[in-house]
Amino acid sequence: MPPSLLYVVKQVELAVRSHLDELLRPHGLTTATYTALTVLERRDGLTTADLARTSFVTPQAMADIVTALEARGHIVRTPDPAHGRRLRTSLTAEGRALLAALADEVGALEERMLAALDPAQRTALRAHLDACREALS
Amino acid sequence: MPPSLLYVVKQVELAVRSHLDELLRPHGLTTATYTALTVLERRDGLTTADLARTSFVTPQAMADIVTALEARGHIVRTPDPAHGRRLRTSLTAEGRALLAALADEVGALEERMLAALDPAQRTALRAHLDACREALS
DNA sequence: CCAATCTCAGAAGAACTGAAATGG
DNA sequence: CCCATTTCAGTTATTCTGAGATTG
Repeated sequence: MPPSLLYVVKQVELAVRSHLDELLRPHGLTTATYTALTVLERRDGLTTADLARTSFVTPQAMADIVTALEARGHIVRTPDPAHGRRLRTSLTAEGRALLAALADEVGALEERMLAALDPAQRTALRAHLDACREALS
Repeated sequence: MPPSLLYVVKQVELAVRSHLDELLRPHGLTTATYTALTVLERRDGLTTADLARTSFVTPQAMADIVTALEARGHIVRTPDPAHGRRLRTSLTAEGRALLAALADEVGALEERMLAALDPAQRTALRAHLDACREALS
């Protein structure tokens, strides 16, 4: 009996995280903080609560991550003019530079994961995973 | 710019775990303990150290999970006749019954995730994920 | 008054590092 | 002697629950 697709997804993610943690450790990042940075790279100005929802954690847990990134100068938080209470989170130049410095290593990891797949298969994999994510949200 | 496949895999896994945790909580299981049970269902007799390697955690961390499952009667540990130090881990009848009781709910979750994919696409997704897992191990 | 966000404080669960004992 | 497994002990990092303050 083959393992369920639920389990196979988990196995791939575990392997990715294992390699990613090794890759990020020398730069002082964890998978959690790195993921937050990449989300902000694509969606600037999210609040801590917004970021928490993208990662299925509580706002308090994400607040710790955001605080760490802010203390290290990778992000800044500015009041939202439209909502006095909200703090919009943005990458700093240092944060962008850090992501740029990591792009090569992370890209190499992704390429290694996909090495056995041709371009058409990679496109299909992305489409299918997007369909799964959509169906579960 | 589309998100990297590394990130998409992570997002799907986060969504799966979120739903799975909700599903398992009423049964007193976590994703970690449930995963260990499903691994043992397919590969009986693994040691704690073996199980740790399948999940990329330390032997000590897996020992806590195994202890919890043993205390609840879901597994038993028997000395390996060939290696006096090793303790082979196996599901009990209660452990198998618990997995059987969960099979419907977990199957429904997987079906929900795959709802938009036809049989050929599901086969392709599995093959591609297997290729990724293989490439990273 | 209600809903959402943010923050502070305390507590609990989970994993890790280090070390020691056992056995092939 | 070396390596793998198991176990004990202590510690660290992370997340959670709960409460209170602020704002639209």
